[in-house]
Amino acid sequence: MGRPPKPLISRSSTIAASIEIIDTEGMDAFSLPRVAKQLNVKTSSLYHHFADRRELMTEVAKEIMTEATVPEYSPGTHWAEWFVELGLNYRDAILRHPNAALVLVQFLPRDVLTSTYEKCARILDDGGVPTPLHVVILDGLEKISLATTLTDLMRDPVNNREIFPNVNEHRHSTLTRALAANKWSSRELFVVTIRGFLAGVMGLATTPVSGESLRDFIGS
Amino acid sequence: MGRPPKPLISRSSTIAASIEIIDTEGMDAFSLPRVAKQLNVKTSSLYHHFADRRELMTEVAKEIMTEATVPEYSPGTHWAEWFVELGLNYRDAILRHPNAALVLVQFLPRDVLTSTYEKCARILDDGGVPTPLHVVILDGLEKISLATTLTDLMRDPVNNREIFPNVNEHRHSTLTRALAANKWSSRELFVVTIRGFLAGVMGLATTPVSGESLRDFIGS
DNA sequence: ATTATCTATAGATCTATAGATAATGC
DNA sequence: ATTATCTATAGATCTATAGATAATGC
Repeated sequence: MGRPPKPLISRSSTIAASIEIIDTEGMDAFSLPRVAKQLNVKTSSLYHHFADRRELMTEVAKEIMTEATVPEYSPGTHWAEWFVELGLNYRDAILRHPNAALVLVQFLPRDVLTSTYEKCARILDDGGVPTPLHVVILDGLEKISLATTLTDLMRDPVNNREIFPNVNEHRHSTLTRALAANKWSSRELFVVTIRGFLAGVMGLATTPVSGESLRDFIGS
Repeated sequence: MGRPPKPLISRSSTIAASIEIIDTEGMDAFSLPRVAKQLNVKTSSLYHHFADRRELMTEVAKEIMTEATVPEYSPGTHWAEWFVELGLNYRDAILRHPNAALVLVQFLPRDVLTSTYEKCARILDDGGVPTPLHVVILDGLEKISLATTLTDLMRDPVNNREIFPNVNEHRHSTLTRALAANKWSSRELFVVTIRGFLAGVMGLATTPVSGESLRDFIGS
């Protein structure tokens, strides 16, 4: 057959096909032969475009993360709301590809997010947040965004709405009451968690949380 | 050969061998043949003790999580500190087996934690935390504990200390300053995050974070 | 009779490379 | 000459089952 008049394969079409397979059939179904089949080409041809499987996975992870938009900052709003929105955007991007969440953990190059973090740090600066708190906030936001999604996934391979499963009314009476009193969905819990976290960290700047100092506690 | 005088294999020894392999050689090295080799038995014999690979993975995940101790509550201390300690225990348990973190996400049955959550809810009750906040707190703590560890792992396959990698002094000047001003290690950041989160969520009970109501924001 | 091992094996993959072939674009 | 595909294939796994065998414990 030889070289075709128009290329059959591109990096971007391969990445897109990979994501489609992962989304619809799950990670277990993903393999280079499967991607090749999707594109109607032979497996070995993919090696012309990607050094190896790992390189493709990395591109998949990058693509998913760059689907999240970094919101514009509109002056006048509280910086914390900008962070809530950013967190929601990442959450949504990950939830669009639930089966790929583990790919992110394994293959996303950490520095993909660096320029976003730079922007975040500037917004904190402009908002008057003390510099020593910046890393706590950026780090915490990243953790909460990723984790929220992962725990949502653990809960719900497909569609289980329960926050905690198998709670027995009698053996877990306090927890049962707590669940009954909860007013928030997963998405709302996410917002509450981020807001709570931001408010609490800001509080640290002024009031220590308890009598003992943080470093004392940690040292123990 | 036939049946041996003393059994060569037990569920617990198989689980322990699995964890050892995962810890020392990573998940890629893990397979039933590899576990069998570790135990000096044949692969097929393992199927006498576990229905399939998945069942073994689930037991591995359970074992790792039950290695975390749930602290005793000593009256007189603030409930928040009990939660910080609980979170640290989970963090430590997961970090003892970094290569297995993804196993937890994939295979840990959610209800393994239910009785711990019941205990948590009681401590919140006794501490006078309003019932509607219980789920937010339990859910948030779980997320932050798991995520912290996963992001620590993403950062540091082996020993990289940097919180954010590849930060360029010129292109990321604000972030560079933020990193310089950060006083906390990963472990300390974890504690600060949990404390901040708890303080902030408690604040929600009394003061709304910003002018608009939470539900309004979420609805948008 | 049941249990816990083994031998043997089916069957299904996967990753990656070497070398042939034909179209492109300079 | 270079590029983008294909054919063919090495080589390494893995998961899981069927059936043989010998010790156990009732």
